[in-house]
Amino acid sequence: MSSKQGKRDAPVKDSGLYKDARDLNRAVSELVRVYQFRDRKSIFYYDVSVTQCYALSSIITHGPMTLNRLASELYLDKSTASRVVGSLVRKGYVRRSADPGDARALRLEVTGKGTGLHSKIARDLVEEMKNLVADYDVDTRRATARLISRLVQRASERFGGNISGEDEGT
Amino acid sequence: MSSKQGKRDAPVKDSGLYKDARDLNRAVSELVRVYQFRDRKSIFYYDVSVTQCYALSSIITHGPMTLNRLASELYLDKSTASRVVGSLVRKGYVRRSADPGDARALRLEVTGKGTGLHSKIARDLVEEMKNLVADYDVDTRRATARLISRLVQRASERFGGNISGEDEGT
DNA sequence: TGTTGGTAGTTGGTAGTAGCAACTAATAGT
DNA sequence: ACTATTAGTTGCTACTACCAACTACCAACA
Repeated sequence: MSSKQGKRDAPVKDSGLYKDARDLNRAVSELVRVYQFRDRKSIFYYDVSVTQCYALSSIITHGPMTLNRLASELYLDKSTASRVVGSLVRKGYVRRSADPGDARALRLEVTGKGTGLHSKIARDLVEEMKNLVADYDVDTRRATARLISRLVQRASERFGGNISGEDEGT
Repeated sequence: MSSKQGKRDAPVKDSGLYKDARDLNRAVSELVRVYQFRDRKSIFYYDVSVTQCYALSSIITHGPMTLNRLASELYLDKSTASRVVGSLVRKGYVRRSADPGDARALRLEVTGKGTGLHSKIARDLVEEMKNLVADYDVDTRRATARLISRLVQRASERFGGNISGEDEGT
């Protein structure tokens, strides 16, 4: 990427910013739509719903955690998280035990079965993504991932991150 | 995901692609989550749900359309689309009339009220996005939008685009 | 010790999302 | 006219997601 700083002093009305924000908003909206759809198709194929899969993924990525932590991780209300976990427990993908340090809290752990299912799904999704970007050149691939991650970072700081209590101000 | 990879059975030319695809997949997943959350918060504030807003947006962007077309545009089953439109009609944001050319088909049109609501919501969302990317430099902003659009384009061609036929114009 | 305030998680209630299948009505093909 | 197809609706089921009310536990302190 060329990194020029030429346009530093923006005019009073930043019409460029507005337009960029609008384009970005539209692009992200569409991405959300099409990816939700893809996820529904790919994941429902297996034994779990999209949200359930995200929950599984989150617990695997971050290790055993409490329910509130999971809810915050998924930007969900704890009641919703509770039900999602309920489904996963019923299906045998997650184990719900008492936290050793705090009898109120849960320790959510993915079972072996859960890990297995998740790797199968993840393999599928990554495979799909591979097909999608196979003929991007390497720089474009990396740049896309980097920019999206950056946007996620910002977005979660701005209007996510902290649903119930937890605050990790960097 | 899998803790160790890049072992003997992975083709050499593939290993970078695999990693990129995995990163991209994760980034997109997170973007989807955080944006769904943002949308729920921002849009529910008004009188419509997220999907209802997308439907409104789609009809505004593409002009009056049939229900099947809308369903395809939103990657939804026609039954779901039918109910979403039902809500919008009930609330007075969309008008459902018979298609002049085909008495089976509907002509879905956004009412003035609908247009008004949509511009208010869109203004909010774009404003939010502006805050998010205001201190990106211009190149980064544009590059992000461009890369995401490109990804959407690909994705919708690959696993979305035409649920019921390619669009043949009006 | 017992009360009180706060936190973790569950459950009830309501509304919306979403797909499949079965249905009606109109259209097109023969 | 008869049939197959297409557009859209409705019944059904399950899940998502919120708020609010609830139980259970923890911590502090009087």
